[in-house]
Amino acid sequence: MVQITLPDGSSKAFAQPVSVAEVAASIGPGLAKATLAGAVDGRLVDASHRIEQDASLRIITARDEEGLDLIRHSTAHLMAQAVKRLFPETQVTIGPVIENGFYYDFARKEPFRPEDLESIEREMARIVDEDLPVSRQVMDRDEAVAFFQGQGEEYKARIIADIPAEETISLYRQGDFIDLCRGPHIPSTGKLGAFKLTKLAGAYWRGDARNEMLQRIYGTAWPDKKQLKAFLKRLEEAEKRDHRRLGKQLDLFRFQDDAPGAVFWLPRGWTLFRQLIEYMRERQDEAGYVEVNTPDVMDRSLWETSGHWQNYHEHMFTTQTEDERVFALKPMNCPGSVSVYKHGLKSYRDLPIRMAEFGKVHRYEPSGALHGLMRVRHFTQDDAHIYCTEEQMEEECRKVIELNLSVYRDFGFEDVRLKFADRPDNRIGDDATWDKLEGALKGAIDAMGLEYTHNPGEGAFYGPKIEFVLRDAIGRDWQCGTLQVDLNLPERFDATYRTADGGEARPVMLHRALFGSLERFAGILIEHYSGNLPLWLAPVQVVVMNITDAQADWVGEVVSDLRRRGFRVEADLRNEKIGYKIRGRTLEKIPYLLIVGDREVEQRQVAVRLRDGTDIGAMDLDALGERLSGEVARRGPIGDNGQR
RNA sequence: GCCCACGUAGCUCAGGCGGUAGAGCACUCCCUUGGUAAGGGAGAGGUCACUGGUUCGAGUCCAGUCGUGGGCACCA
Repeated sequence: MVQITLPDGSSKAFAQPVSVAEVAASIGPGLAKATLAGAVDGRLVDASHRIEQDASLRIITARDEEGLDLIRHSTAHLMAQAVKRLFPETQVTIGPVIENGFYYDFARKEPFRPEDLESIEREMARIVDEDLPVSRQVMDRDEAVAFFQGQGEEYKARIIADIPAEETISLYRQGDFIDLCRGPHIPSTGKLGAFKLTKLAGAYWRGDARNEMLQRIYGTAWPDKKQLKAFLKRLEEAEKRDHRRLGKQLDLFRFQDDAPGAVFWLPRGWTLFRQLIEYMRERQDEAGYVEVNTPDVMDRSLWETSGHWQNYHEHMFTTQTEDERVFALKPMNCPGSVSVYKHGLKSYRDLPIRMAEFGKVHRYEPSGALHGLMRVRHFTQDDAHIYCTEEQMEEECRKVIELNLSVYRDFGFEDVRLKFADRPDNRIGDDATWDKLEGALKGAIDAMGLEYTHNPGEGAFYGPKIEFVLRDAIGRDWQCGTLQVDLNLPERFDATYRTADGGEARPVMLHRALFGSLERFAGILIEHYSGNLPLWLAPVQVVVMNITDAQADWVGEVVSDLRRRGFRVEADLRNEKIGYKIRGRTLEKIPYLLIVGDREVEQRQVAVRLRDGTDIGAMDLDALGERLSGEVARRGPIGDNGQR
């Protein structure tokens, strides 16, 4: 007698051991058909799994999260089978589930062509039509190794060698295709169908660049065609907010072949960039920072002192002058900052010193890493270094965290996560010091009652760090800010301060950035807002347009008046119809369009239209100025109507 | 850096088997002075990424270089 308890609390008794599929069938034919697998006492198993003793059972269908993963995993197998049918000389390796889909890595001399994806998809569809049953089989280790070697599947044999001895080795067969897999899988290939192969890529065996490169095929899979279509639609939408595309469309910035990884900021983009700096300056002034500026090019010896020359030489741009001196372009601002700190004696009375710098750093990033504004070789950091005593450290950390979160909120990022990375194996400094540093960082987070995730061993060799991760409007995460404690540089540069009793001590050095890279942050903002930058950031805030030449003078007056009030305003006096001008400026995502005809001239007013098409009627310049000022001051996640 | 793909006007893109380039938008000029997402006409604009090769002849074929895209690796 086997007693099966179902999620609703009801239970069913069976005279003999019973499979998941049989239980499902006993409940109803619809469920039987939908069954993909089961969770027996919480453990995922195949639908064919026989339950020998009393257990709780949850039947997994496409509606469950596990069901979706199962579909994706089985679709990866389906693809591997299709590939083996079409290209028998290919070896299979691994094929895991990833966000929204799956991939499978293949080893094959000839690379796949993009056209091959279509034929593989067709073959996959054929196998789905064949509705091949999928069956599980357990093999002992040696037998399995011999089996895969016999099939010419060397990679599979290597994978088996890595499976811990106590784990059973299971194989899944569907028709002529047998793959090593932990499972579970769907009961037959006919359960699949809503998939699409999306991209072709190279990938190193076991993710190690020293290994040979395999060929990866990515795909997406869903319970039904409707969800597949919806996903593809979402991809398209995401593409529309790509900052590279919007950067071109809105004339914000451009790249040029002879300056790879370097941004040419156009007037409108630079206006956005300037807003970021001016805003940060304001916030830092309020928060008691001083600002400095240090050289871009400094002698090799300085980089030897900082340790960059030894450790990061291959990522640094260097220059040699006629007198044979070797200089490097700064890859980080901290050595410059410490140099400023060291200028003149410092007393404990001077601390903390919060020293900010909008420094442009230059890093020779690998060519394959470059990506629009998100990963460049030359970028500006909103960097700051805080020199303080050990006692001040926790308080200073707290202030940094507070400032960061408040700044992110102003840019419309409410969802910010903290990651705390502590001591790595390879580190400098003794454990007592690390205890103190980690304690201060964690103490600051705890004192503020914030949640954080823990990244054990992920800290820098010179100190622990906190990372700030922002979630944008479409749910993507961006790591922007960092707060790091540094034991290394004060030591290397022999930075000191005079203590109260006349002795000398080492200051603690905190590195912090909020935006990280301003270039990248600008890119994130463009995508976050889909180009519809809120009023305070919009490069051009207002365009004033006339209906006929007769209103040109009033347009001119309106423009100068609003500029006097501090807004970024342009006139559009072109000899075009008003509909044409509105369309053009709307596509430029200008927040406020002011339309001026004879009526408005007479009343000394402007007719106001928002970029989302809302017509908010005519008003005079005082009323408009007030509205604009309010919206600018509010910052934050602002919709087109100025509503939060 | 590695794998695959791509590089034609400011932008988006056409250019079957090799015969020295084409559209739409944008731009300039003319007509039009029109009230909330494209009025009409004319014109100008390209060393087809670069270098070399094959060929009587190369955007078109081949090789290399540079750049871009998607991944992988990297991201102090």
